[in-house]
Amino acid sequence: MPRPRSLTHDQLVAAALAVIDREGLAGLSMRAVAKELGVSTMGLYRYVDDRDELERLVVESVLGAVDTTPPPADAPWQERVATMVRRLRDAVGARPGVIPLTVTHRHRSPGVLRWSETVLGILDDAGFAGARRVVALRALLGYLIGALQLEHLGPLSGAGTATLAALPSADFPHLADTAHHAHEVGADEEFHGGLDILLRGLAEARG
Amino acid sequence: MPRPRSLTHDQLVAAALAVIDREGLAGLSMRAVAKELGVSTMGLYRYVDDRDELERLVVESVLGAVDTTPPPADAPWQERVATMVRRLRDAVGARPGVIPLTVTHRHRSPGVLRWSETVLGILDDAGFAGARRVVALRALLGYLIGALQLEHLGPLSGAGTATLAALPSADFPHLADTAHHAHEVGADEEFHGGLDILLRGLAEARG
DNA sequence: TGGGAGAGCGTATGCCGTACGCCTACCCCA
DNA sequence: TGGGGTAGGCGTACGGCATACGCTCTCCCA
Repeated sequence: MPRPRSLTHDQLVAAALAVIDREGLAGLSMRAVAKELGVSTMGLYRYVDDRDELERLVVESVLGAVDTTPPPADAPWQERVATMVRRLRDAVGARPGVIPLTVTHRHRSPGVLRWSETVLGILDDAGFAGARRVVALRALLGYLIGALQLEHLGPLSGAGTATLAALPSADFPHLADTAHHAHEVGADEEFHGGLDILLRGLAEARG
Repeated sequence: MPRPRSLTHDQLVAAALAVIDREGLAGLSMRAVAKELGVSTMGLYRYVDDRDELERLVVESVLGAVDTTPPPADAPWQERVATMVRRLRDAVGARPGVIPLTVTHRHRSPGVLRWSETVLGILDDAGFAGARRVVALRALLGYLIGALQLEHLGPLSGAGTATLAALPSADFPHLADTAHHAHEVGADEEFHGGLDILLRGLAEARG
C-alpha cells in the first residue's frame, strides 16, 4: 500500500561493483554506493540490514553466476572436475576485486553450495566415497581459494617481484633461479599446472 | 644523544598479539595497541610508520618463527616437503587470528622467503627443475593458504555447519551426505589428506 | 477524501587512522 | 656542574567510516 520501492538488489550490486571496479575494494563504502545510486546514505538501509549483507549480495552475484550444471558425463571425471574448477576460477577472475569478499562470505553462498554439490556428484561417479570424498572436495576448494589469492593478491603493485629481484641471490639461490623461470610461466599455466598435480594425486588416492 | 627509546618492536608485536587474542582481529587498532602498552596513541608512530607496518611486524613475528632449516636429507623428499608444510601450518595455526594478515602481507615476509628457499631446495633434490619447480612450489603454497583459511575462517561461529544442516537434502543429496561424513574427519586429517593428495600428484608429475 | 504504512533522508554518535605542533626528559659536552 | 639540542611522548583535531534514530512526505486503500 505505501510508497513503492525504487531500488532492486540488482541495482545495489551493480552500483557496488561499479565502485569496486573504479576505486578498488578499499573504496567500497555505504556512502560510495549510495552516491553511485544518487541516493542518501541511509536510504540504502531500507534494502540491506548492514554492510555485511551488501557484501553478501555482491559475492553471491559473482559466485551465483557460475554454471553449475554437470559437465557432459562422457568425459573422464578428471576433466569434468577440471571444468568445474575452471568455471569458478573464470567467474572470480573476471572480478578480482571481490576475491577477499568471496573468502569471507564463501560459506554462506548458495552458489558455492550448488558448485560443491555438482563436484561431489562427479567425485561420486569417480568412486570417491565417505571421508575420502570429503577430503577430495576440501583439497580442491583449498587449492582453488589459495591459488586465486596467490594469483590476484600476490605481487601487489609488483612489490613481490621487486623484492624477489632485490634478494641477495647468494642467500637464496633457488629463489633467484625460480624468479627467473617464473617469467616464463603465465598465470593460466601455473594455475592449471597446479590443478593437474592435484588431479593426478586424486586419481592415485582414489583407491 | 637524546632521550632513549622506551619500546621495542617486540613489545609492539606482543601488545598487538595480546589485543588480537583478546578481542579478535577486528579489535586491532592503533588505539587499542597503545592502550595495551600504556602509551598514548600517537606515541606508537615513533616506532612504526603506520598501521600497515605494525601488521607487517606482527606477521613477520609469526612467520619468522617457522623453522626453515632443511629437514634431514635421508628422508624421502615427500616427507621432507610435508615437514616444511606442517611447520608453517603449525606456526600459523597457533595464531589463527592473524591468518587474514598473513595473506595480505605474505609476499613481503622474509620468513616466507626463507621457507620457500628451503622447499625449493628439497624439490630440486627431488628432480624438479625450471618451470616444473615453479608450478610445484605455487601449488604447495596455494594449497597451504587456501586450506588454512578453509580451516580457520570457514564455519565462523558454526554458521557454515548450520547452513549445511538446514539444506533441503533433496536438492543437495551429496552435500547432505558429505556433511554427515565431515563430522568424522578432524581438521588435521583433512589437511594432511589433502596434502597427501598433492604430494602423490607431485610424485607423478615429477617426470 | 482522509488515514496510515512505509520510503527516503538529515542529523548525530562513536569508532577509526593519522597529521601537526607543543612540551619536556634526557644525554653530551663544556 | 650546568646548558643546549635532539628526539620522545602526548593532545588536539580532521576527515572518513558504519549506523541508530526520528522526521517528512508520498501513495494506496477504505
